[in-house]
Amino acid sequence: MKNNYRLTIPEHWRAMSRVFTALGDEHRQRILLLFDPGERLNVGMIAEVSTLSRSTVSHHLKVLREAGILRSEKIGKEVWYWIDRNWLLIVFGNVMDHIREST
Amino acid sequence: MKNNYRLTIPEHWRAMSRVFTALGDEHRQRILLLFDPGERLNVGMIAEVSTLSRSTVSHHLKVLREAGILRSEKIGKEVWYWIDRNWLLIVFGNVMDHIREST
DNA sequence: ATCATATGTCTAAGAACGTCGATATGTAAA
DNA sequence: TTTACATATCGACGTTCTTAGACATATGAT
Repeated sequence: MKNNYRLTIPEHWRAMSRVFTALGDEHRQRILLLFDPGERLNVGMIAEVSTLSRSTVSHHLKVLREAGILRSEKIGKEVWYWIDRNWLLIVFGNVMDHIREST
Repeated sequence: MKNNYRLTIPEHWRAMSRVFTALGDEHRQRILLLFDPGERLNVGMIAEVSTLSRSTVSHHLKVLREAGILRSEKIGKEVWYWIDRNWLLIVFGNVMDHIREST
């Protein structure tokens, strides 16, 4: 048994942690499942097909962005969001590596 | 843009969802990081090195077990928990496959 | 049978989270 | 400049989650 319970969790672990937390909400999962490959969507489009208000969608997008799952760019009045595929592959690749090496 | 927001989320997705939710808590992460490869730990051992009460540890172990991350076996008075490595590899393998194919 | 130990369950309090409407900010059009 | 629109933020409320102590259950020892 390791004696690491009280240690500070390493930063790359905390990055994974934010991803897990962000993905642990059903509405955020549903939002991510809306995206076609490489597609960019703005808040209004997502709010329209969802069952949530604009401000709630905006909140969930913020959580996903802060977790690194989404990236965003403002163009004119609109903010376009897209999935950071490469970053997700890195994060889950790290998770797989850890499982293979340490469990 | 897909029009799947209101659809029922498939069962294998809900399994991933439970895993994400379970891993989105720092104490549950710390508990998992205690295990040496292949090792089995009981509730008392975990509660002792943690900063939590026994009942709280028991609660977190239940969440991890219901997510499929841990398995358990009662031997005498004690319940031993271990990480279901193969299940985790399947789940995160599915996640990786989905990212590669659908993002 | 009685007692001690290990674990799970229940309950209640407090913390954290999700939600929406109102407001603020920024941008483009008239 | 005024107006309209897209998004973000704030404030308030209700819900869910986390937590610990009390209690219940199960097992083994005396």
